[in-house]
Amino acid sequence: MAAADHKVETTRLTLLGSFAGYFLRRASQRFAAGFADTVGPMGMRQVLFGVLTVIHDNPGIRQGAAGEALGIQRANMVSLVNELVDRGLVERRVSESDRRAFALELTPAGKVLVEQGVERIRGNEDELLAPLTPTERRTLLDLLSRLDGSAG
Amino acid sequence: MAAADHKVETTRLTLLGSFAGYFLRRASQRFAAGFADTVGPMGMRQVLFGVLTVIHDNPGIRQGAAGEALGIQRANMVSLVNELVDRGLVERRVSESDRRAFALELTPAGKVLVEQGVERIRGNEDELLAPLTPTERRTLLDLLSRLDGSAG
DNA sequence: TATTGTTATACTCTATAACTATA
DNA sequence: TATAGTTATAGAGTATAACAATA
Repeated sequence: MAAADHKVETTRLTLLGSFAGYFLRRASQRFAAGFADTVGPMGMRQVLFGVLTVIHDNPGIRQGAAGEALGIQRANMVSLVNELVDRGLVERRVSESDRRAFALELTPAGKVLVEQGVERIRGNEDELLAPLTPTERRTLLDLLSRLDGSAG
Repeated sequence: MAAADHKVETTRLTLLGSFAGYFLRRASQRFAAGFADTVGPMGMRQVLFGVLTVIHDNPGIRQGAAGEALGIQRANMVSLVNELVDRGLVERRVSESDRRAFALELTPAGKVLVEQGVERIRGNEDELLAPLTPTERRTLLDLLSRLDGSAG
């Protein structure tokens, strides 16, 4: 509160402000925090929910393929899928065509949780994307998806 | 190899594909990986380099203010600044106006490292942003910065 | 009483290497 | 021999609570 301080100016981020990586990281963190606030109470984390939705969209998908689509390494998929199976959200059965692999499917409880989670996430994203117009939001989604090599 | 598998289709990400948070997380991860590849050999990590640039842009900034600008909590700033000081990149001295606080400044070595790092990061970002036109890159940066509440 | 920096601690996410069982 | 999943482990990032010195 001392008026003796001559530094009331705003902190400058000149260098960082030119890097997409910086803004991506900050934005990602804020979306993760919002996710934790809104979907976290359901016992869901971003990664875990990601796995759930890939299974939702690709019933019977193999564990490895699910991880690959999400950029999750095989080793790290194990405990994630274990957690989902233990909670009764995912059913894991040995693949008929390849007995090394697991085919994953959502249980009814898993489907319900996905639906509820999607609702909450949409609400959260609407808040975080509030500074942008609907058109700008679509643009952002398009640009981000194209960064991934996806067609969007 | 087994042609018996009727599932050669691409994995669908219908649900995730509508969430900005998902693409932000993936993009952020890829930029972080690129950073690690190009700037990592200099012993730099994204967060550490962020601290360095804020000090670069705001010589004499207090430790707490630097952390606040970057979204880093006080408790986590300690070891980061320690690391930078130990490496001779940052000078930390007790603030004249508030003896509880530290004023941070770059050493000559710190300044050099920032310049070199910036070069490498630009190169890395150019690669990662290759799918976008220059106009689209500016648009992306603008949209992302506005998500943060910054003016851009 | 509030704030700056500190310590200790815990949890999540990601990465690597070595193992097994199937192919 | 290659692949699917597993185990163990390590590192980085972030979060909270309690503390000391100073305001």
